[in-house]
Amino acid sequence: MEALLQNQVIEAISVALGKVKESGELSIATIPSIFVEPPKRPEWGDFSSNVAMTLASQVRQSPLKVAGVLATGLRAQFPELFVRVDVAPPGFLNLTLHPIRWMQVLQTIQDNGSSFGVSSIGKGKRILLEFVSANPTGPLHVGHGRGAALGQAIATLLEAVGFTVSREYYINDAGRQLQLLGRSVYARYREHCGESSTFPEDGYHGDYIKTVAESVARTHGRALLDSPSDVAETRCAQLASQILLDRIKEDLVTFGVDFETWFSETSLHSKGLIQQALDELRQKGLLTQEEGAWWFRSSQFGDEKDRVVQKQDGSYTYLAADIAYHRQKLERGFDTLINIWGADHHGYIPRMEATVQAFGYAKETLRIVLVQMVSLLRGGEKVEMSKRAGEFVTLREVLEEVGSDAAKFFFLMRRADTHLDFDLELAKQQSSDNPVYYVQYAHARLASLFRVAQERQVNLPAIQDVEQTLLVQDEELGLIKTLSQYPFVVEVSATALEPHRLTFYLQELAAQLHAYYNKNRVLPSVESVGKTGDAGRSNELESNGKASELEQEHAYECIQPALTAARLALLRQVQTVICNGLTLLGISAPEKM
RNA sequence: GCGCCUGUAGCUCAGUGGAUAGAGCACUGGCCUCCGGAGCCAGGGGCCACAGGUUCAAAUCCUGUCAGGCGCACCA
Repeated sequence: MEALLQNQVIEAISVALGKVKESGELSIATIPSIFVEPPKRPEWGDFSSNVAMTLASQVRQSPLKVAGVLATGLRAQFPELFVRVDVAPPGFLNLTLHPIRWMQVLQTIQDNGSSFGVSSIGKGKRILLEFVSANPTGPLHVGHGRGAALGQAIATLLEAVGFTVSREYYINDAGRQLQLLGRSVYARYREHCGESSTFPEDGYHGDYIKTVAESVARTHGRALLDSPSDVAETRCAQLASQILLDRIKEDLVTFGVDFETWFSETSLHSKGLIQQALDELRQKGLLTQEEGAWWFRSSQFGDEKDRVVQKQDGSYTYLAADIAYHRQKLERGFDTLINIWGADHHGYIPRMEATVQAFGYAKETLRIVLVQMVSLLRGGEKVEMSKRAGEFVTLREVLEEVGSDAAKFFFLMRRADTHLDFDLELAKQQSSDNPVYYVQYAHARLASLFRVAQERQVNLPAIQDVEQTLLVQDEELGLIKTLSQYPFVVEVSATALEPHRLTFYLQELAAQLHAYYNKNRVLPSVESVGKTGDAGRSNELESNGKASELEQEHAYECIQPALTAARLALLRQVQTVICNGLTLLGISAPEKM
């Protein structure tokens, strides 16, 4: 695989460099670290290195001269590895491998199968990933959907590169929002029972509140009317949040997003963890009392000012609960905490970073991914939403309309910190305009090819059993090189917490596949199946050199079994990588569409 | 006023300090006797917001300006 090829190239450069240093041809004091990367243009070769340019000032020679010396060394010392070593201004070293070297990529993919792309760079380090964490005061909307898709994809990616990830949902089941929910539901409940009611001014207006109130009425009859209103409201809050949380859980299951733990804010209060956390801060001298309130001295850790954690009336602020929650997370022994937050919470980051440091952990222990807003469009027209008036499109509605595969792909198509336009019509569309179908179709198309092959009694060969020298077209090498990038893409997507890199990669791979498949015949046509046999095969091997010309002119008649076999084996690996990539994103790789 | 994020093709956006900045959509014109046309090929489109700086090399890093979004509670 490429990591291997890439390392071989780096090793070769390093050897050549050492030799030049030894001979004194260039006066190199320290050998710099060497990087190679695939160049932007294929005609520049398979790998390029900027080592000559970084070395130039040190050895007081022009970059071109340095590159020239290295090129000569590489040509002489590694003739079996490189077919070409070029120097390009301003001092690039462009390296082209013998095509056959690339074939080991296909072998690696076949050997690893569904685990091609996984690695162990995470070294089993434990990560707690907290995401969604929507208040149980209403259904999930599209914004939560984006957070859910992103969190799930990040978790899967991190696991693929060797981290141990625990997914957690923090339930804000204490505090004012919940009180407000209780009052809203109680008002609707009274209405439902035919009693007078005053709906709270800043209450929740959505229709779902009525549904929840009716549900309460079904299970409790008119019993709550006998209680004092504050008791009834508290009861309503409990019942409603449970009903809504159950619904959130259902939606997440439908969406294919799962959590190991559901962490309740209430449990922080009931176990005295908030007081414990504040006591610890007090001991460290990070808590001061002023104007009757207790302040966390977060400004000592870069926050712009100190923050109140316990109010004059003795009650805790939301921050106090979050401090206790994050202390609790840290004490569970995770190496890194990752939080996925809506971008409107960004002002909160400095105080949480301060919290982590206050408890003696490095700032980098906490990583926060901000997710920007989603604008919902329908055929290019913006769908207006107002959470205040309860008019918003729920995640469930979106899933019912476009399906969870399309929803996930759209949510993961953009970098998290940019606004996302989500066009419902486009997501539903079954055409090339729709990137989800484009990628899935590539997979299904190959599955179909293999089905047809089987129907026609054409074997699906293993890569080691085919004539790999037949796969030397530019498009074939291009596909293989793209395949070889896959583990690297997975690694970067995971460590940068940026799944969109993988969606872009998959679109690119699908495009290459479609282009190749459109141009090149793989299976013999039905009529010719009977005619070609073992005789045809030996014949073909002798006239290897002319095969590509022939196949252009008489693609359907002249495709030889050895070429069919080689292409099938190649395409099998393409299918594996598409499948692996989609799976990491939580999207299905259909056999048929 | 202060802070964070974002300014790249008509639109939506990719872009790891490297060479001639890319893709999709839209637009124009082609390609199905055949493995799935849910596809492919070709074309036009750019002062990478602007101005400085660092560097052999800047869309990318730094500073400033402008524009848009968001946030600045003893709310959650």
